[in-house]
Amino acid sequence: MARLSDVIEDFIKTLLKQSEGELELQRNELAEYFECAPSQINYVLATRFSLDRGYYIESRRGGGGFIRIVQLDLDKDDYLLHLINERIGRTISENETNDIVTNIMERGIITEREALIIKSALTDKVIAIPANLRGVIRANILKAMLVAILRSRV
Amino acid sequence: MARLSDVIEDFIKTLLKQSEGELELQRNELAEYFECAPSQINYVLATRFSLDRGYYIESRRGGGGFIRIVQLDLDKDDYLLHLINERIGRTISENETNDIVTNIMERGIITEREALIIKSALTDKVIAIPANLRGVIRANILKAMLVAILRSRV
DNA sequence: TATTACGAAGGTCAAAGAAAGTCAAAATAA
DNA sequence: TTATTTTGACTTTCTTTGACCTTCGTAATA
Repeated sequence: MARLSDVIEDFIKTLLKQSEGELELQRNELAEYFECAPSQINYVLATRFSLDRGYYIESRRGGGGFIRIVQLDLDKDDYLLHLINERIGRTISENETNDIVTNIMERGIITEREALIIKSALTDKVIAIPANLRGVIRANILKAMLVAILRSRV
Repeated sequence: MARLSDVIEDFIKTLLKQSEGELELQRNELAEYFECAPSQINYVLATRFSLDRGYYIESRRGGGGFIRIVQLDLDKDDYLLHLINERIGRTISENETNDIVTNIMERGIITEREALIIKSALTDKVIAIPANLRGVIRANILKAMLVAILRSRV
C-alpha cells in the first residue's frame, strides 16, 4: 500500500516537470483532492521538498494565499549546497564567515559588492545579541543568503 | 484566485505609467468599477502604495473630492541616507523591510539579486530570537547593508 | 450677507472570511 | 520498539465588507 505522502510527492513532481521547475498550488485544494488533512501537505513539503533535496518553498496566507515550490538548478556536488548543508553548521564565527564569503567571491559566484553586503550584515557588532546566540543567528542568516544566491540562478 | 487587491494595484500602476507618475482618481468610481467596497480602495492604497513603496497619497473629501497618488522620485544617495538615518530607526518589521528593499530595487539602487539576498537575510524565520529583539537586530542589519551599498556606490 | 442644511465625497475601524502554519497526539509501518 | 505518517485543534496572516464618521461645496434660509 503506497503511502499517501509518496503519492502526493509524485503528483507534485509531475506538476513540476510540466511547469519547468516552478509551481504554485493551493494547500486546501490539494488536500481536498487527496482527501487528507491540509497539514499533511506541509508534511510532504517538509520531508520531500526540503532544501537538501534541492527545493525551495515560499508561501502566503490569507485570501488568495498559495504555496510556491521552486526546484533549484543545481548539479549534485554544488559548492553552495555543500556550504549550506555541511560546512556552515549550527553556529559560525565572524572570521569563518568572512573567509567563506571571500572565497565564493574569488570563485566568481558572487560579486565584490554582494560580498561586501553579506559581510556587513554578519559582523559581531551588527548582530548585537548574546554571544552564544549570535553565532547561531549568523549561521542562519548566512545560509539564507546563500539560498537566495542559489535561487537567483534559476 | 487572483486577489482583487492585486488587480486594483496593477490597474492603478498602469494608470500611473500612462500619466507619468501622478494621478487623480475618484474612490467611489473605482470601487464601482471593481464592484467592491469603497474602503477596499483605501486598503489597496495603504498596503500597496505606501511611502515605503515609494508613493505619496493625498486626498480631499466632499463634493469634487479626489485621491491623488504620486510616485516619488528622490535622489538615490539622499534616499539611502534618509532610510539609514531616519526611516529605519531602532526596530523594523519584516513587511516594512520588504517594501523598502523592493522599492530601492525598483529605483535601480540595487539589483534584483541583491534585493533577494537582503530580504532573505531579514525574515522572522531566519532571525530566530524573541520578537522584541528581532526587530532591533533586523534594523541593525538592514542599516549595515545599506551603508555597504552607499559605500560601494562611490 | 451670514448662517444653516444637505448631499457628495473620502476616512476609519472592527468583524468576517479565506488561506496557510504549527504542534503534538494518534495511527501505522519497519 | 522506533521511526514515519496521518490527523486535527488551534494560531497567524492577509483580504474583504459594512456600518458609522468627517469634511467640503453649494443651495436655501435668516
